[in-house]
Amino acid sequence: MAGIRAAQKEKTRRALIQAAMNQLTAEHGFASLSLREVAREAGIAPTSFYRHFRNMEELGLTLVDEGGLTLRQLLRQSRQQIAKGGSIIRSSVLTFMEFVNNNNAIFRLLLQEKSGNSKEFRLAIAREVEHFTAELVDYLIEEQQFARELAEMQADAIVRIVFSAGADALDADAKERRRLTEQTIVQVRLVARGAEATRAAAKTTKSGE
Amino acid sequence: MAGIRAAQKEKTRRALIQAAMNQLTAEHGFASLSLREVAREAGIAPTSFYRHFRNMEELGLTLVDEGGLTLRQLLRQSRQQIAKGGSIIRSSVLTFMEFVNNNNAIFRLLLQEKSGNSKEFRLAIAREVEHFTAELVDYLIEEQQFARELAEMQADAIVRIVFSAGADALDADAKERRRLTEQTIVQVRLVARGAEATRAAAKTTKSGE
DNA sequence: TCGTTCAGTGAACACGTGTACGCTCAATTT
DNA sequence: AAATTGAGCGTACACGTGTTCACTGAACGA
Repeated sequence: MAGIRAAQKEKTRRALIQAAMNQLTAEHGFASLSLREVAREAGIAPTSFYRHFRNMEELGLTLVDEGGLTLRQLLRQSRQQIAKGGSIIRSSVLTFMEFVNNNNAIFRLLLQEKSGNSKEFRLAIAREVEHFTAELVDYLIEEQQFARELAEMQADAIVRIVFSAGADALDADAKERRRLTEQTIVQVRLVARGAEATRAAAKTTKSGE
Repeated sequence: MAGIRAAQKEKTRRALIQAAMNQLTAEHGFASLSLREVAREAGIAPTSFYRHFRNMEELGLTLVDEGGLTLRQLLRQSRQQIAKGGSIIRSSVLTFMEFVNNNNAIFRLLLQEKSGNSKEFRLAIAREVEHFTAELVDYLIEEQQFARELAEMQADAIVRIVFSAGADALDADAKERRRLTEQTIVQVRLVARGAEATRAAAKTTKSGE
C-alpha cells in the first residue's frame, strides 16, 4: 500500500516543477522555457514530460498556483504581525518586500504573466491580486470604519503602489531596495491620509446640511 | 538632393516597425516575435532586416522609444490644456487612458518588457517612466509649490497608480474601462489630498515651534 | 560618364524545437 | 504465477529559427 510507483511519479513531477523554477531567471522567462531543457534538468527524457503535463502551459499554471499559495502565506504572516501591534502599514510593506526578496523567481513569474500572453495566466493572477485587495478592504471597513466605497478606492490604490514597488525591487540592490521600501511606506501613508481627509470632508458636509 | 535612396530606406524601416506592431497582440508578445515573420510582413527578405537593425532587440528598443515619446507629448499637451480651465488630474488621466486605448500594442509592449527578460529593455522603460515622473514632479513644484521631497513621493505614487490601471484597462471592455478611469481619477485625488494634508501638517508644526 | 555605395536578394547552414511511435521492464493487480 | 499497467526511453521527423555569404542593380558622387 506504499505506492512506490505513485511516489516515484510525484517525485519526478516535483523535479520538473523545480527544474522550471531554476530556469526562471531575470534573463530567461517562462515564455522562452523549452520542454526539452526542463526535462533535461529534471533528469528525464523529453518525451517523458507528457506523462506529467499535457504541455508547458499546464506546467506554468501549476507554478502560478504554487506562487499564489506562497503569496497567501505572506498574507497570513502579515495579518499576524498586525495582531501583535506596531504600525500596520510599515509591517505590511516590510513583509511584502521580504516576500519579493525571498521568492524572486515566483514574484517575477507572477509579474510577467500578469501582463503576459496567455489569457488564462492573466486571469489566474488577477484573481490572486483581487484576494489581496479584498482582504485589505475588509480590514479598512472593520478596523478603521471606512465607508465601503472609500475603502475600496483606498485599498486598490495601495495594492497598485505596493505591487509596482515590488516590481522595481526585483532589479534593485539592497540599498536601493531599502530606499524603495521606505518610500512605499510614505506613499501608502499618503493615500491613507488622503482617505482620512476625504472622510472628514464628507462628514463636515453632511453635518453642515 | 531629394535622396531617393534614403527615402526608400526610411520607408522600409517604417514598414518593419509597422509589421512588428501588427504582430504584437494580446496572445503573441514581442518575445515570441520572429525576425523572419516581421520581414515577411514588411515585404522584404529576412536577410535585409539587418540593413536596418542589428537584431530584434534593437527594433524593440525603437518601439519603446517611439511609444514613450508619443505618450509624453500627449500628456504635455493635456497639461497645457488646463490653462483654459478644467481639472488637470481628470484631463491627464483621460489622456493617458485614451493613449492606452489607441496604442494598445505599444502599451502592452511597454508593460511586458518592463518586467521582461532583457535588462536593456527594462532600463529603457524605467527611463521612460522616470521621464513621466520627473515632468510631474516639476509641475507639482512649480505650479503647486510643493517641497521637492513631497512632490517626488506624490508623483511617483501617482505614476504607479496610473500605469497599473492602464495595465488593467488592456483586458477590459469599454464599460469596465470607463469605471477604471473614474476610479483612477478618484485615487489620484486621494494621493493629492494626502500630500496636501501632509504639507499643511508640516507647516503647522513649523509655525508652532 | 564612370566608379562606388549600399538596400535588397536567395541559397545554404547548423541548430533547437515539439511530438509521434514503439519499446522496455519494474510495480501492480488478478 | 501470470497478466496488465504505465513511467521512462531512444529514434526519427518535419519545421522554423538566426545568421553567413557572395551576388545584383539602381542611386549616387566625382
